[in-house]
Amino acid sequence: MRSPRKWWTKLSKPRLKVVAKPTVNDIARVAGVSLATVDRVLNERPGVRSVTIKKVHAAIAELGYIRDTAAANLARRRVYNLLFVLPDTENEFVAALRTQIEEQAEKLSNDRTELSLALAAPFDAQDFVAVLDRIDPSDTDGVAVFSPETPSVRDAVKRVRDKGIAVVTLVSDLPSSERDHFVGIDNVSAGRTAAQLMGRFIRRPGKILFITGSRFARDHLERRQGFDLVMNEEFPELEVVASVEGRDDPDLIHSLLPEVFENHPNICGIYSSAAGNEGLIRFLKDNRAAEDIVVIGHELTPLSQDALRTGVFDAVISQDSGHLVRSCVRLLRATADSAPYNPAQERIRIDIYIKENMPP
Amino acid sequence: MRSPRKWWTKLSKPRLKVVAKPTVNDIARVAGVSLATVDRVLNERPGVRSVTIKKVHAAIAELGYIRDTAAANLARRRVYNLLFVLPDTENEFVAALRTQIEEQAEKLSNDRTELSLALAAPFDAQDFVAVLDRIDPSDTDGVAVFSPETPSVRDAVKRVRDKGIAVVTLVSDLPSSERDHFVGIDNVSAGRTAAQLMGRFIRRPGKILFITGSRFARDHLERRQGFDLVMNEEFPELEVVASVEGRDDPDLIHSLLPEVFENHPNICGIYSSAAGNEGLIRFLKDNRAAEDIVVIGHELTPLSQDALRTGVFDAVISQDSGHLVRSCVRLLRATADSAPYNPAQERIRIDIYIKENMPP
DNA sequence: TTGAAAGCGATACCAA
DNA sequence: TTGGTATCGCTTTCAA
Repeated sequence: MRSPRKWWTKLSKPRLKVVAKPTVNDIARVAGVSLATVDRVLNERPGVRSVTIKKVHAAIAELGYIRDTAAANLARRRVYNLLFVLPDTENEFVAALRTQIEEQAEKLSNDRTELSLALAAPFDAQDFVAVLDRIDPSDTDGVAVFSPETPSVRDAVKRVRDKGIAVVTLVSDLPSSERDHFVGIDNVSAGRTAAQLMGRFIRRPGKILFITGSRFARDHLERRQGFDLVMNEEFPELEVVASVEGRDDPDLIHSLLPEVFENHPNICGIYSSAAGNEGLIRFLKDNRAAEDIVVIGHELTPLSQDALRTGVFDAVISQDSGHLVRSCVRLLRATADSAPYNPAQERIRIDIYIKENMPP
Repeated sequence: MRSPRKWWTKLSKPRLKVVAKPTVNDIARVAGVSLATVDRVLNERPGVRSVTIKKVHAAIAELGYIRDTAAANLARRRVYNLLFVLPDTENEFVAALRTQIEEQAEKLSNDRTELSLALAAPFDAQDFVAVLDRIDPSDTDGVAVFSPETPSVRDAVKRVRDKGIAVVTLVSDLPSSERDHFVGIDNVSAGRTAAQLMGRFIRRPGKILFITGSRFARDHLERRQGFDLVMNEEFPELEVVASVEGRDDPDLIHSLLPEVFENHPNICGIYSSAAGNEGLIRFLKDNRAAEDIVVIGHELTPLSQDALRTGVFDAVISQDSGHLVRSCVRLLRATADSAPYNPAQERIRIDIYIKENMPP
């Protein structure tokens, strides 16, 4: 039988002597200075002699002080103003993102965080630049941007950061734009994942059709890259033949497909790496010939869920829109305060959905 | 060109007249009562005339007041004492859970939340009951328990709740124990998912081996149930032959397998629904005959990741241990305060991992 | 360069 | 049944 005195373990770091956590008052007392001075040191405000700074730091170290952020924000009346910049499209994935942003805005406003939304013309780099250049550091602390990748957009992001605003890229990265973080999946791996599933699901030789959104969408490009890599390495008997540029437009995609199928009668797999699935699904439902084609799409939405349920899609690669938005918020707040964050929690997973593991 | 005045949208609910959010002081002023009385009404404390209560409620409604939890917790000096009850095993999944609990304990202790850990003998219902019965409501606000399912454990959980302590079940549910929430995946769906992948990956007829942990582990039972369902419905040519009860013990599993393979020479798939993968992996690596068997395991751990990487495993069904622990904490805190929570955020996903979408 | 004191929004104790 | 007021941990004037 266990000793009744210690059948559980307390997991927080055991404090040495004191029971209560040290506060600014304790520091002031130990360092022999006033509260105001402690605050100056804590927040690196000017006008403190270096001797005094040292004394305070010594006390902080001795006591193992950790700032109570909630109390600090209360006193400071701190409000985080965060802006999401998204393409102004109707597609379901962006719609899901917007829904998440709106829902969380509601709750977060009780948590000193105000969310705003700005839209730019889809695939229009200049419009994104215009939006980004309008951002005013006096009323925004952080920006999350989901944008096509061009040098001009990268420069605009850099300018936003130079104003002292935290920036994360969302879904599609803008490397070398000096954004603080990227919030999204590793799209090369996502493409690889799609290829592996495709290769293992397909049971007859044939050709693979690849559908993309735009040449400037870095996420789509990276997916293509990963997809081709695994296809070449592991499934050389399958050939990736055509790449339809659908601009995330269901009708465009729907209108382009017949010709593709005429030119390539032996298609046995389709990887749709972009949005606009509605056009693809409509085409597949109307074409008996398409019945035993393995189809893999991106982003779990009502439409793609239905496609999985009815067997039109075989798998969907996805990223959780709720997680994406929460992650942006946490990272922007942390960056704005130069506070630490939990990388494990912010890693966005490459979700694989088949009909049996879909959420209800 | 957009109007420079409204190129973005503020998303929080727009307040009517006031700029600042209303506080208790505003309520007191509008209702014409004191701060203390507002507090009494807000926290449903006794000793207020119903007329007064009505006045205060009217003011609250008029102003659209929302309590500032951070400030409340500060004033209240509220500390959440949460206890995790886990089986005292060495297996990697439980180890990951423990690591997560320990890591988060560190951070959460700066957030007025203290985590503790209690261990019970694995698969030993009586020991779980003993641990649960020891829990003292004066020093714990919530309990997360990962336990086998027996009537006695269910009753013990009920007793814990009757003491006014919030309870969530973790990984393996105890329905009808009146726990407040279940934190984990839908294990029937997990089994279905494994079966679908298994069926689509296998390329030759043969038999399937099912490995479980214990008859009392509800999670394993549910996985079996889901697995059989899909196998029967969609892959009748594959027969699920044997069920090895491995008690999550690598050595036991390793020692049981040779006989199974002798009795069933035509095994083409293995679904390991429990822990103890190390024994299975060792066996598979040593047996050339096992080379083209499709193997699906549970829980992404260093071992199973390695098995995916080397092709010993074809897929892993998993649940994110970090998410599990965070979810327990959020739900226990919310339940302890009878505060609302976000169901979407607490839904634990059935993660599918193949070698291409593993985290690095 | 420093300190005293008044908040931030909410709770809680003591009187009335 | 009520109200006054100190307090939580931290920030921020305003004076000294």
